[in-house]
Amino acid sequence: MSERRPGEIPEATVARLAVYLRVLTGLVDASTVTVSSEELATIAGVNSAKLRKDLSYLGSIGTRGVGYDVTVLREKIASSLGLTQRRTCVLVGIGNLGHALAGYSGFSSRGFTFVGYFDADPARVGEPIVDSRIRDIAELELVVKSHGVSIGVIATPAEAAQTVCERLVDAGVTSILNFAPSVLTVPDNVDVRKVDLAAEMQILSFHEHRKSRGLGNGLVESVG
Amino acid sequence: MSERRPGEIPEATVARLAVYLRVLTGLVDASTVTVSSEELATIAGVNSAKLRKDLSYLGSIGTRGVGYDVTVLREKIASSLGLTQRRTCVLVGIGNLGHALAGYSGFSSRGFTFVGYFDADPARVGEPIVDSRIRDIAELELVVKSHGVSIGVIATPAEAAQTVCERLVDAGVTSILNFAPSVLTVPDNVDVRKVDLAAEMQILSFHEHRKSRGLGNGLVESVG
DNA sequence: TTCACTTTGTGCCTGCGTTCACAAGCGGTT
DNA sequence: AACCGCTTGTGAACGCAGGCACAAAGTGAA
Ligand SMILES: NC(=O)c1ccc[n+]([C@@H]2O[C@H](COP(=O)([O-])OP(=O)(O)OC[C@H]3O[C@@H](n4cnc5c(N)ncnc54)[C@H](O)[C@@H]3O)[C@@H](O)[C@H]2O)c1
Ligand SMILES: NC(=O)c1ccc[n+]([C@@H]2O[C@H](COP(=O)([O-])OP(=O)(O)OC[C@H]3O[C@@H](n4cnc5c(N)ncnc54)[C@H](O)[C@@H]3O)[C@@H](O)[C@H]2O)c1
Repeated sequence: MSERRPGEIPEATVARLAVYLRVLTGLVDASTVTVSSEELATIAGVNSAKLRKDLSYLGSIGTRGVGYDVTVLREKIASSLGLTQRRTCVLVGIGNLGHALAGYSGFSSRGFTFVGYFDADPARVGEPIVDSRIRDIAELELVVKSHGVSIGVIATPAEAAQTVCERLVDAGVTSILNFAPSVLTVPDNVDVRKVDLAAEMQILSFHEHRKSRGLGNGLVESVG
Repeated sequence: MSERRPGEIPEATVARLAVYLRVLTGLVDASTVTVSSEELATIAGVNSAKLRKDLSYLGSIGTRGVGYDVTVLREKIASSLGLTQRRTCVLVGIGNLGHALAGYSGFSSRGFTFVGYFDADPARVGEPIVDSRIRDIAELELVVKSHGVSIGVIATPAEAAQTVCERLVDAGVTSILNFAPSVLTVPDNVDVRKVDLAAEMQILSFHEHRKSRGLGNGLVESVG
């Protein structure tokens, strides 16, 4: 019951693999050949035992007494994350944030290709963006189906997010990255990740509050 | 040893409180008076038992047989997150992403006031932004100290992030939100949260990969 | 081959987070 | 006042994640 099937990688590990991948790419650029778990862990800001356990889910990649071959490890992580094939994506809601995302080169360099930028505002449709033009949201299904798009990014206002999400899912998208502050309801086979910036700020606010409460005295605020 | 001091709220709970707060604000706007844990949990997309346990860390707020008073609960969560006082913030790196963040009204409406927008590029300094102007990074310490800034947001390229971070910390900032894909090293008393969009995409990619592997047959890829 | 040294891969323990399930408590009704 | 139905707050059980510590496995030298 506690056995983990080979190929089963814990969610927390997957999130860190992306970090290791970035660090390793930096090491490749610096022509580093091998790296120990201790070194890699320090750069990535994690515990070395945790790093080794993370990597062990990908198989036995390291060499005892030596460390990991940087190139081999990088390839192994990339393939585990499914990054050996480029992923096609669409971006919906080309406002303030959408423009910033569209202009970000980091997605393309990491294997993500945006094949369509959509907006509902007629005033925006047709406007040039990157090496393309903003399309009418009406064309969404067509583009998604013809390109076999797998990831949809939502950067519309919260009110529109659920509707856009449903159109994406109906068209065949099975992964969604949501920037709108709203909870999306999706079928089981669809993955959603949200980026909630206001929530991030509020979490920081909580810790600020906590720190400042501790300064004056040793007491905690009592209810009443 | 397993007792949790009153006022001690688990990290996972804090993250969800921000979500509940947003939902509750929506309910207040819709003039809803009371809400049960079941209803609130459904809207927030979580399990109702988890929601009740989360709220129980704030004290006994609900009324058995009835539910929670929407206004009271909202206030209680806001105060727990330290949102009764406005938090002053600075934004460093006014490029692509920085402009989007600066133009976002959601921060101000949730209690965060940006008192300075900084960039190192002389060509950008002086440019109007929101109701202010982009300042030279040289003025960072002055502004942080004079306003008692508590949260610093970094939207510079990765190479500059650690340096900017150190300047923020030295000036007195104790919470940092980092958009650059880099690991920041900070003293113990400083909190860092990172928003790694490329990593989010890669996590989705992993799940896409996983789903497509499962389609063809029941086997898992074996290590060659 | 044997030995000394290095670093991986992992068994085991501990602690956090999630979920179930139910006693306790409250409002409304008779 | 006594009862009923509803909902909260939480004890207890469970599963996931983190980290220590060490045996296993490799390299290189003698
Ligand atoms: N800008 C930020 O820094 C920031 C930060 C945090 C969260 N967000 C969230 O991200 C989302 C976008 O923010 P923004 O600042 O870019 O807003 P925005 O208003 O500038 O842009 C939203 C865009 O979505 C388009 N749109 C509206 N309904 C649509 C629909 N049904 N289909 C397609 N497009 C539609 C609008 O025409 C507009 O161009 C919002 O939900 C916001 O809360 C933004
Ligand atoms: N744009 C996006 O959608 C996006 C997405 C994911 C991650 N990011 C990350 O966010 C960061 C910013 O992205 P961007 O697209 O806005 O880049 P950008 O190049 O458009 O902007 C970076 C800005 O930082 C300024 N800067 C550089 N060094 C500085 C310093 N030492 N002090 C102050 N300012 C300095 C530059 O002058 C520039 O204006 C990058 O690290 C990027 O990887 C951006």
